[in-house]
Amino acid sequence: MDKLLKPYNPQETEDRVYKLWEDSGFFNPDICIKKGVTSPSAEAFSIVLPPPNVTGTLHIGHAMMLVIEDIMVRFHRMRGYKTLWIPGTDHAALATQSKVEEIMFKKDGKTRHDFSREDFLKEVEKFAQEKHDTIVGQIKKMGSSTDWSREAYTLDDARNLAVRTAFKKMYDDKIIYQGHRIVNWDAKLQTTVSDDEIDWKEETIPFYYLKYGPFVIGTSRPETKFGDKYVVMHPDDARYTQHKHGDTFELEWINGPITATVIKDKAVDMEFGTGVMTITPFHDNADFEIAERHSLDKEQIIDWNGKLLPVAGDFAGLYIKKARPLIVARLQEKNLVEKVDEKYTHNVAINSRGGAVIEPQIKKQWFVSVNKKFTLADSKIAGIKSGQEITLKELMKHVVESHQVEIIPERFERVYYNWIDNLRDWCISRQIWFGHRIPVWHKGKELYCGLEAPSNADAPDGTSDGWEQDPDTLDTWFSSGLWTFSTLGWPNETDDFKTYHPTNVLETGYDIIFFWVARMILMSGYLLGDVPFKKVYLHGLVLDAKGAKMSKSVGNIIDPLTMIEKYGTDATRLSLIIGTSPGNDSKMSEDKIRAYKNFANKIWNATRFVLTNLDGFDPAILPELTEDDRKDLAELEDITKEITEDIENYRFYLAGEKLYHYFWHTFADKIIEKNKARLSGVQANATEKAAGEKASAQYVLFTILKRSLILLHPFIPFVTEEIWSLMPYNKNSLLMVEPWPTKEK
RNA sequence: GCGCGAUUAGCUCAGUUGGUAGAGCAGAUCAUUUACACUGAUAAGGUCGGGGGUUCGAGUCCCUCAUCGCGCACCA
Repeated sequence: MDKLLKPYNPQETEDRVYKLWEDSGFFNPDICIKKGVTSPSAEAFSIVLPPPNVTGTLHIGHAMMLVIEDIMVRFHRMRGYKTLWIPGTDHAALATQSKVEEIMFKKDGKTRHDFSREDFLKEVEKFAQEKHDTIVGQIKKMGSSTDWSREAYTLDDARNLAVRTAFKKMYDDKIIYQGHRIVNWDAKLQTTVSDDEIDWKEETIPFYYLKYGPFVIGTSRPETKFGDKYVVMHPDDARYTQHKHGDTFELEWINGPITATVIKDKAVDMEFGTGVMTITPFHDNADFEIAERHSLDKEQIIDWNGKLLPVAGDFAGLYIKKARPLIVARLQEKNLVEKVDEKYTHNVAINSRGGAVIEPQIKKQWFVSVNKKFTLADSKIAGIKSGQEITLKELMKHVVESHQVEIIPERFERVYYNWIDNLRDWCISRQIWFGHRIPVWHKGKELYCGLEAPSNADAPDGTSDGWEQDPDTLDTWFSSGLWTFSTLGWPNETDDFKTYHPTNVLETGYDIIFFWVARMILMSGYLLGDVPFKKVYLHGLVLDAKGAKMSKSVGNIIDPLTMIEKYGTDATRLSLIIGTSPGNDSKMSEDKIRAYKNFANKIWNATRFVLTNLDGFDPAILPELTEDDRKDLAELEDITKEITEDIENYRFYLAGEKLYHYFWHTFADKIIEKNKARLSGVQANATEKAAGEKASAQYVLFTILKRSLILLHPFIPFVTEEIWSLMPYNKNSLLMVEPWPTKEK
């Protein structure tokens, strides 16, 4: 009780309280049942933590995610649900590997090729482990009530089994196939990346009009033109009706005479340039498709390191960037340049993980087909029958359209459909070492896909019989896509899986809807014939006070740990909830956090006042209440109902604000103030009446304080739990498992 | 090009099914041996981006324009 005499000190409270929660075991629903806190027959409420990448530390956006999820989890736990929140981390394949390579290169000037695959992976794993430990510490600092006994990692053994199982099923169904297709090639990292991993950067460069036989063609990339022997125009273009599809003609080109063929294709934009172009099918997706339609040759011009191949003649072996001005000079010498447009603005593709320019290349890769029909053997999805034929694209669209997966806010459904409609087959193989190895083995032209290697691993000599595993690893999102059920023990039919899947809510940032949300729907739909979650709650970005994106280079980062040190976790949590709404970006400032620190102290002081005025109070006796008392208590019931509904309907920002306002400006400013006189007995003349007034005042204040602590707990768990431990008449229990004061629906 | 969002008090934002505008912060004035200065009280502050429409009634629904921001696609 002496503790209350000083201002609230989050620094000496929070770690101790978290330890108390952890030791209680109540983060684990099994223990809640065992200890009688949760009924064995209670309904389940489960969410997965979007696993943070083991590439760095948590930022303020992660902090927001943890707060929103913790509010949902604590609320449901208090309401008596069998509540499970599984934590974990993501190996983030390419992001982590490129980070380690970057550090290695800066430190020792080494690349991964200076190591064996095994030794390099040891380095990456060491790095990942360090980051993992930091991240876990940060998650705890935020007060997250995650069940650590079930912690998972996207690259651990259990998840690897899930990945191999998923891959094999898709392979057997021919949903996964190997094909020569245009991929996004990063010559620096020597790997493919998916369409979603690309950033587009605007660039202004010259645009050249080149004489190509009787035509003039436009190009911004003269260095790719060596092998261009097809000239393409729109079949309806009146300017070129004298040229027929299939006509051939001789022309003088960069390195001498060549024979060109006329191709008519509707993909050509008549309005752009001269309406005529040559194509480079090996290094451009649109050109590739034209070549496919007309069965044209495809020749590689640029090699895997970004250098020109022998087809470039004198320019062979040069990096394209160096070659470009030289080639332009050659073209000018040969009088092949009709004109140059100096300022042409276009977008360049950049790998978002590492920054190198993407060169489209044709490469044999593993793909997930989104348009191939397969039979969904066992469907739990309404509107799709077991045994029905369907494509992944249709499946992904159906569950959202039929609202079996509901997205909050709703407008993101359109964003989701837009992405689905543009979706192409998903390139899942990566030429990097860190990640899940593809469970396919090669022996000459033979191919084997299985959960284990085809060779007898127990053979006495221990040697393989010529089978070699595919060297590639999987896109990190392949394993993330399984997260809602791989964390529950799938492919084993565990109790956890039966109890907690599908999960109730997926809470994540809207920037990750394609990478992750869509892939989870894909994987769950295909492998389980079910949805991975019933609701998707999308939060926005956390921007700085001026509305700018936080970034290290700009130096406007607000680090959650620093804020926690200065103002406490509760204050940081409230500032991340109030004034933010789903799907919208929000602004964060230190002032805002400071304001909520004051709120924590306000609760502390109000408690001090109430508890120091409880002499002679017996909570078991219901005193005679005045009409005013009854009004105050009725208002408490109203606010309880409102807060409950707000949380149920994902309006956390409203609930937080209402509680803040109610506690401070109704309870503290009005109700406490008007009861002060009654407590000291100055209002009544008769002693007997004074005693009655005092008992009523005590009852009202104690009741409201106690209830407020319960309602506030999901938002600011530390200060409320700490005060709860100081409250008389309710020893032996933690606030985190105190029943929520409304009836189950 | 296709799509989405925002525009409400000086600043940041609420306003959940249409019923004569609401909070925090900042600023103003006052209070001070108070549970709490990490305080309280009071007052001030808005033609809800412009225009049009539906309606008895619009910040809220519809159309249109403007400005800012974002996503997707991407053409040689």
